[in-house]
Amino acid sequence: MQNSDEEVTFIQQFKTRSLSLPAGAVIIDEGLPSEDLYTLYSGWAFRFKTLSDGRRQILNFLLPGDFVGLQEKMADVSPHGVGAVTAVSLCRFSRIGLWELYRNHPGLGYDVTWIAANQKDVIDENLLSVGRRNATERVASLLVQLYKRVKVIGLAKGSTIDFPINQQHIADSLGLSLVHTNKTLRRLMKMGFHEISGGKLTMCNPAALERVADYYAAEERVRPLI
Amino acid sequence: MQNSDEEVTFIQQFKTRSLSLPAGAVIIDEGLPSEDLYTLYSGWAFRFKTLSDGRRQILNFLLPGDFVGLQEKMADVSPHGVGAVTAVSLCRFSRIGLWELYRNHPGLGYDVTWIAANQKDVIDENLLSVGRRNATERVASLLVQLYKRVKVIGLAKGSTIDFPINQQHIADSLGLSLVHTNKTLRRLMKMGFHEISGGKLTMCNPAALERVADYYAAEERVRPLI
DNA sequence: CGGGAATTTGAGCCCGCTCAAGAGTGGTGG
DNA sequence: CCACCACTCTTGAGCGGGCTCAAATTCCCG
Repeated sequence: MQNSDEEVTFIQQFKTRSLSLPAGAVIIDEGLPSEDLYTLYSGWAFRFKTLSDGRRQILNFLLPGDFVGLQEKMADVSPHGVGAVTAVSLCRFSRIGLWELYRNHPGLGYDVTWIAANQKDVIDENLLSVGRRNATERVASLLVQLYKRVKVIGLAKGSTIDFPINQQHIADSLGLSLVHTNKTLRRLMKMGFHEISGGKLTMCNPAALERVADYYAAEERVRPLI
Repeated sequence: MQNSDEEVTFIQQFKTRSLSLPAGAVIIDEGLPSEDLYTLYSGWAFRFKTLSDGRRQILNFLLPGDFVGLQEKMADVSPHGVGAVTAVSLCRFSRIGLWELYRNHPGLGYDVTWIAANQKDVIDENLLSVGRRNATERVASLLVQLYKRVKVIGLAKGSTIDFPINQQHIADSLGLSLVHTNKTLRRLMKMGFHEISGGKLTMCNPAALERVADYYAAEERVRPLI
């Protein structure tokens, strides 16, 4: 999956400009038309949906390299929102641009589909968690999943990673209440599986956590760069 | 999104052959390498994942026109299985074929991404259900979603559609137990929202069910044909 | 008409929920 | 430098939605 020189050049001019937003910002509003497609360059974000009474479900977390707004590009109205966890920097692609990319650089179009399919894997795993795992298994599998994803993009320092999300984020992504999420995290921590403090997560025993989670996903694969 | 004559011709030769399988067949095995990409021509199928102790989560149902195996094409090993609900007929695309499609017919490549994004919408909605809706809301939203999807592909007869899945399928897709799924379905039926019998679903009051489900998704859109 | 699968219903329990309150932890301004 | 305030995390108590276990009943299909 090596990009050609020509492709790299094209990508450069294709990116119309970059964009920075502060922590907590709304990147894409639920139910609003959205014109733009982004790549997340740095920081953490998340996609979410809400019900009319305010219950919120986080669909998946977005890490550097992920797309923001691919689905929205395909619809008229965004079926979900995107929020920034930390301060984020994004690279904007123009609307015309995506179509041109497919036409002039089908190799890159293929890569786009590849990345989108990869994100779907993550969502599938989350759906399995929320639907069939109990609270302990859910928390364990989320920790393992995020750890592996961060590691693959080269941002892990040993067994420690930046971990900017709070317990409310975790609860909303696992379909649990805040209180029960806290109790479950605490129990796993006391059992020596992991540590969270100061915005860092340390995995003390990743293999054991994977066993707890019944999480046997294939290795995360290196993605094409766009 | 009109396909050109040339594209249509290409699609024809691109389909290497079609394939029929009986009800209950395994189309793609979980954890096995999969060589093929299919389009579902007729019948119902479903994607699923299982945990090692047998708990199963249905990720989404596949209706005629949906892709089978796009993700698998992108990975080395299929991260999920695909099963047939009814007898199904599939059109097989060869492995080389997909890459050629992107290279020679970027318009079709764009359509592939479009369809994949649409399927992701469905999964997102399911994740919202399983994570944040109670049992009644979940069942209601599944009925509404399937009804709308069938309607959009032109297979609804008035307010009645073929409904080949059983309560175990529904339970596995909603993250509920079989028993509780039955009780919930029965309650909704007694309240006059819907009827299921003889493999048919009739929506007696779709608007009311949508309200019960807190389901306000945008209209299903017509998809490009491949 | 026999038999396996799917559906239905009841009884009782437990995991995860809600409610409530306290303890850190920063950030801000006087 | 400290008082204050908002946000996050923590812990306890008690309840209830959805679970498991168990047993009919109905539905197909050969």
